[in-house]
Amino acid sequence: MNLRAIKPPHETRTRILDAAEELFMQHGFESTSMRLLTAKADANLAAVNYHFGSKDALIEAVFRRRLDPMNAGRIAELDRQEKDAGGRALAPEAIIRAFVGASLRMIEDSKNGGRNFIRLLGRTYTDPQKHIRSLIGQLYAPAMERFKSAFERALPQMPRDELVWRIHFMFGTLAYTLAATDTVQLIAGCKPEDRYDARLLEARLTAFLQAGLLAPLHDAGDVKKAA
Amino acid sequence: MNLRAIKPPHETRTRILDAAEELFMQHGFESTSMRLLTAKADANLAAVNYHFGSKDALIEAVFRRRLDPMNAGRIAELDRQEKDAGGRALAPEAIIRAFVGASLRMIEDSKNGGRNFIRLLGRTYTDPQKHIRSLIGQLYAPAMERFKSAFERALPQMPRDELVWRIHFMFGTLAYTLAATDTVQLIAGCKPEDRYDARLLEARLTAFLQAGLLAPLHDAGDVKKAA
DNA sequence: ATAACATTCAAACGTTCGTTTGAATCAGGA
DNA sequence: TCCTGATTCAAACGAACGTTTGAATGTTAT
Repeated sequence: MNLRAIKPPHETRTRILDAAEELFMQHGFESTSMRLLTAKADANLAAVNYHFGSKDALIEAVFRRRLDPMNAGRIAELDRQEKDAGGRALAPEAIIRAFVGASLRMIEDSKNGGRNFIRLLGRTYTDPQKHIRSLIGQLYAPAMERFKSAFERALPQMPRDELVWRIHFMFGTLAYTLAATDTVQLIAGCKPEDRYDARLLEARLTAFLQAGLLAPLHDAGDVKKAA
Repeated sequence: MNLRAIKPPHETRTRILDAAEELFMQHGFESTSMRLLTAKADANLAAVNYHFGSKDALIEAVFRRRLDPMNAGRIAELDRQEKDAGGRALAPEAIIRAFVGASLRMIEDSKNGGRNFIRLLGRTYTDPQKHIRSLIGQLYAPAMERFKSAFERALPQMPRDELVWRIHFMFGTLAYTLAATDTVQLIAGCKPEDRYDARLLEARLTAFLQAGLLAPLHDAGDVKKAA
């Protein structure tokens, strides 16, 4: 008898990845046990070790599945726009939208899998475990390098170290905004729209980030003299 | 024989809080075992349950010890400045500095305890465990309310929902910046200054946040028509 | 049909976890 | 000094953890 017929049509590997994505987001890596995870995926307890090797390898697979295509898409989008511009430097706003848009588009995923992943990703940037942070950093490195050089060309007059920090700030704003869906309720005092309006959020985020990126240079002279 | 003489002079409670602060920052809550923690604190395994009741209660105590005075100081600073201004609305930059300064001053703590705590705090805003996030939210609520109303007075012309989001963005930028000390190295490609220069960082952060807060309003009309 | 391989399954492995226990040791006042 | 309450200590508790095992079952090609 074939019991698979009553299971979701996905392969076991995919069902495990989907369950892991949701549970890692809800409870974190450590608090998500293999027993809970495999039960949700309708798989045997040993299935994770069979298909992925270990829990850590599963974590890596969860990120690679979505992050690799997402960052490849970001780079392709930047390449396309620069080609359209005939090799001239892009406007800062266009670069920001290319970066932010890739994340926000995934939020609108109908099956909520992308939304879960984005929230998970947003908080994993600051995961306590060093090997997890370095995994994320490694997966982001190519896209990060590409965007950094795009910003450098767009803002040739900005000091390099200042630019690095402002990219850092922008990255943080995005990460936190995606990860913390409830803190905004704390500020507002009541819950906002039930569902994120991704388009409106993109407009708000882009306006904020662009202004921050192009902020007048602070007077570092004062600071250094005071020290 | 009194062995306490060779231990650090602090009370056991304080030694446990110090050890917890550092280990929670390094490894997270789940990955920090009571055995490792009590060993580092030079205390017996049962000491945490005796002095705090449970591991969760210890976590709460770690946050209350620093966060309550820090936010009280923020509110007092705002009160003082408004009194000096004769009740007139403060400049946005002054409000931002009052908020950011409290965190950055703790980074300069000589014994690194404050630095550890700030990094721990920055990542706990997005902790997967809901009861931990709500604890943080609860500890922040009074200060958050106070700053929100200060911003509302400083920017009476800004739509309330837009202001809420921009405060959210600012909060996120600060939280991420404090939590992620290594991502900036990823962007830069090499490690920046070995030690954070808190003054310089404050100048950079304030310039970025102020520009974002005061950014021109995005054209939300376009967005809503397109939807 | 049969051999070869892939996957699933129930059960158990050894380890580590947070917490509890009850006795031992400390401190300070009567 | 003795009593009382606070604190420390070694030891153990049951539960939950990630992983491994070897047999059972499923699939595919010859």
